[in-house]
Amino acid sequence: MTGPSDILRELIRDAVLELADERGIKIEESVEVEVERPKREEHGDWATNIALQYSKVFGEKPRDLAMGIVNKLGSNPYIEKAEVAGPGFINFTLSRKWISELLINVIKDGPDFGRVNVGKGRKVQVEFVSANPTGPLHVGHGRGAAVGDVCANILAFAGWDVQREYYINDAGLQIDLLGKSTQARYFEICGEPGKAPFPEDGYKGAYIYELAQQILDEEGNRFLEIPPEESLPYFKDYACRVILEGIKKDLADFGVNFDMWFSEKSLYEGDLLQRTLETLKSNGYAYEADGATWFKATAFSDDKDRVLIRSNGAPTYFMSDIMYHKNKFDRGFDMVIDVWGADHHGYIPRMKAAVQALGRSPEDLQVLLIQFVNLLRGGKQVSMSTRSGEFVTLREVMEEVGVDAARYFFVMRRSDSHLDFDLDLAKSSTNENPVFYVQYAHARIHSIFREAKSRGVSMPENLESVDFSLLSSQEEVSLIRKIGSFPEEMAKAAEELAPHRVTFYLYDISSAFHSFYNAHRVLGVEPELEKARLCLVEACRVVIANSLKLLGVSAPEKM
RNA sequence: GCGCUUGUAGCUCAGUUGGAUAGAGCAACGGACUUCUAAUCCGUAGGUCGCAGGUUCGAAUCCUGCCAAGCGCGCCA
Repeated sequence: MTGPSDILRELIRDAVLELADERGIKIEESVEVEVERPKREEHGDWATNIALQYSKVFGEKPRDLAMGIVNKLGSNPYIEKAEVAGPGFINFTLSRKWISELLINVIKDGPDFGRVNVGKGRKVQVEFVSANPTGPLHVGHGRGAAVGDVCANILAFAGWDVQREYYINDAGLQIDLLGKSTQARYFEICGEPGKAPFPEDGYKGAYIYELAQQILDEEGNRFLEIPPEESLPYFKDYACRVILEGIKKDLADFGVNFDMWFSEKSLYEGDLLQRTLETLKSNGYAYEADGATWFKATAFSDDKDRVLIRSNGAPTYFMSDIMYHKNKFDRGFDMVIDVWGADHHGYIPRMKAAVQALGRSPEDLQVLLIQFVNLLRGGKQVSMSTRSGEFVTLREVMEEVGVDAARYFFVMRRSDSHLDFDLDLAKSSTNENPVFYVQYAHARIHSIFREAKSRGVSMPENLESVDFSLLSSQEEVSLIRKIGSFPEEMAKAAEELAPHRVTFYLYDISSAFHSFYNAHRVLGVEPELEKARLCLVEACRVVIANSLKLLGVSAPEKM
């Protein structure tokens, strides 16, 4: 896309080259011009530090060089002025032409405003939540769900072809343990607890009793008649299926929908295991020793090699993961994103090594770490312990604070830093709650249009005829700049896989709107000014609505 | 022992491909509604960016060392 920053970059580059040529100074054709948005309002719309970087090459003081560059700048309809400031920055202020084009574009593009094609249609898979189907989702999974989902939204908005996937760990010991736990509770309810003892590390949550009771209701006590080993598969399948259904329901109600539910079991149905091992061996990263098959992790600066196939013939979890990732890449994804709990961070180098061993770049796998959530109620930490089965479920949080607040809170911090989730705050409808703050801004704009309608005023039909130069107050200029930065902010969020940027952006633009709203009236002012302001708040509404959409948070018209 | 992450205002956090006077919110204090929603706004106050060196025109940002917190290092999953 060609935005003002690209135009500026080119203009500045030409000026620098011309100046260098004139002075007989040799510099590279590919001058790297950096333009950035200044932190301070009075420094204009864009700034460059080019004169500071090149002052040595030119043998001139930065300020003098900056002056020279400014004098060489060709005129451009989008630039109102360029001035030298501070130690040698060049600050640019954009013209009215730019402002009116911006606002007209926002209004015309509506829900599509801000789409940038940095993904260029490449395929990316976001795999997230992927909780073992051994119990209901808890708050930690909720954060992973929100972060993964919003990331997927942002990537799609930035031009990637996105697929959402949930990896079901339906093989292995945990499912075994789940089956045994359910079975033991079943016998316990039947009054024969001796038939199968509750496993030492079994799942102790109350939901296991509920599962056992359901089985008893549906099947009666017929399992008392047969040996526990024979009925175990039934308990495993039943428990796993019902819990997974619950998880799917929770996620759907949370606004998270997956394109693919991928079963771990299915990895072993074909010859993937053999093919993966062959790939690794032919690339020189797998070998046999001590009766086991090893991964040559030391080739990737791990401190020792890792087992793939145990001497008893069973593949390790690491092997499963390698197979799974080979499968992902074989499905044609250009990039694969795994969303993991932060306690798995030590596993990243190994997984990246495996990706390289499969012949891919380590950059093709991105891992997003989700730090723990610290729930607060009444200013005190809500104690949680998975072991004892005492944890707060995602459903409880959703029901207590609502989906909007829950999603917003889960993504409002960098995902790799601890999150304090204040339940009371999320529920409150006061100025302390950021969710209400941003939703309120949206509702207020709708309220303006409702009032406008009752006065018989509506948006101007011919946007080109609106005089946007009337929007010249400090509040209006700030708001326009904020609206203009939406595409690049979203592009940044996509590039950094940083959903929290969206919440910060939303807060900023809402704040700019509220300031504007308190300082100026939209309706009842001069007709020309009223037209321009209606366009301004409509553009603002579009951008707020688009941001909320990315977060999966509703944009209420009335509050 | 090795490794990863974090350390910014009283609290919760942005900012980290080096840039101008380090920014928000909450809490504190003082103000603003006869008007399109006061669920809002405006102002005041609050900082040796963990500590110490280094690199340079310039460091919260890069390098080294140290301190503190959390986590990870299995032929477990």
